[in-house]
Amino acid sequence: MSKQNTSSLVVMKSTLSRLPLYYSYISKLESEGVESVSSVLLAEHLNLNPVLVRKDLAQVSSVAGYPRTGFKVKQLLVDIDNYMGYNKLDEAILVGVGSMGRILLTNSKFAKFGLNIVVGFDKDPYLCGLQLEGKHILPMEKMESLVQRMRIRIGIITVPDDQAQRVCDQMVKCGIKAIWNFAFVPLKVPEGVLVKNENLPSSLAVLSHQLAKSIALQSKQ
Amino acid sequence: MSKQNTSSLVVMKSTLSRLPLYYSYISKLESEGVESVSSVLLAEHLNLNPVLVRKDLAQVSSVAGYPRTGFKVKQLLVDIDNYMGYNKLDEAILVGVGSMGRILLTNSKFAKFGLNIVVGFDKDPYLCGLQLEGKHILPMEKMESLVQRMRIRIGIITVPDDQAQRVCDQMVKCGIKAIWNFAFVPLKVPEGVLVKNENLPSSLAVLSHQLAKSIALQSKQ
DNA sequence: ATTTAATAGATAAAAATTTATCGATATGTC
DNA sequence: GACATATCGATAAATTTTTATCTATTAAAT
Repeated sequence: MSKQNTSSLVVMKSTLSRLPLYYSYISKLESEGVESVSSVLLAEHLNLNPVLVRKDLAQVSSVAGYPRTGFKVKQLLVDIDNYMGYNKLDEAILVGVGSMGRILLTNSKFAKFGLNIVVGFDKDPYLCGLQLEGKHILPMEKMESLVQRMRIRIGIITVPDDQAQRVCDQMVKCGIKAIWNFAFVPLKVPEGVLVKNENLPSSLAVLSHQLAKSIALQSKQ
Repeated sequence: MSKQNTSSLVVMKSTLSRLPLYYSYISKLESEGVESVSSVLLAEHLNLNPVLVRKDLAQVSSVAGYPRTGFKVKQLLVDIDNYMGYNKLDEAILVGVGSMGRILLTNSKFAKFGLNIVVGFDKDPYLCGLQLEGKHILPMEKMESLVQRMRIRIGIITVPDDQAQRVCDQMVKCGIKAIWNFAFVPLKVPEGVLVKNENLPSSLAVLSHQLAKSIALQSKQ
């Protein structure tokens, strides 16, 4: 009993990171009029182990899958929605309207996944006051009042590395509880504040090392 | 013996992803004139477990760390360099010179980590022929000859989702062996070709779910 | 020279994550 | 309606990754 509880209540981080993939593919199926989808099919398309997919879906699905056919597409989308909180948009601010900041600010794809960046901040006075696809850019001084008035809890950092910690501190002071960090520096935050680092060099490292290994392997054969 | 062999020869993917972090922080220390660094110090600054750091460093370091002081900064940088292949730049092409493509193409930071994007491709004829900070943008038709002539093995995909698979196929046909995929679709590749997905929605999913959990927890207390 | 404290390194334990296996069950077919 | 088959769900095994513990070593302080 206790074992089952822990395994069913605790959510694997890795599961979470796969849910958007499922969601995206299942959405596509739905738009094509497909009614059911099996874990095997999902696994094939996403290059995953079928059992892994089944376990993930078991976590989020409100109803059991039907043997032989799989899961109802519509229901599954609703369930993933609920599970991830996609249906209630989370509002966020973004600081640093440089190239990366602009992508995030203007890319409507994130809205589909529950993130609504309401405004961008930048210290450059020439940017402030402008709009990018309807998103206002404000000076840093306005952060505190806006965050508190709108009760925003997510902050996105897309400033140069050497300014990231300062911006982070300011965010925390304003009451931000979760930070999505695109700067390549580790952030110090007090207990209770979450940080997710988006780390391009790390990804690159994994890829290029694997490539080197695979080439070494081939040349030996 | 066999146990030790497997653990010392097989590199953990998670280790690889942390090496750039170490490298970056240690570089900073070096520029400040620091001579030695301990795993404990590294762990503190990067919010990691000291033992974890020690194990990682044991993998890459050519010399043992000195008790009481740690590792020599300069030597460690050289070792990580060697280990990751940072010192021999790997050349890459990039397809899709949109907003994300431009960031990668023009951001010199990646060169520091061993990636040299030599040219960008785009199907937009108005972009072709232009340069971005010295990087040429070429039409898609030139991909094959260039990749083969320069023996390039890394391809970066920054095109819209619905074109990613087609571009991927073309890359593979040209001889690309490792693909860094920024489109939010899984890519089908033949055996022997590596893919690393850069997946912003997945990261976001983890963060926002953790936030929801942490808030639920607080409100219960 | 002796003591002290901080650290590496090795080994073991724990936790997290992925993969394999097996009986049960519903679906489609004959 | 009986049968074959593909899938699910659950349990167990394997693998990967992280954390804990203990001893030996060495630089610094006394």
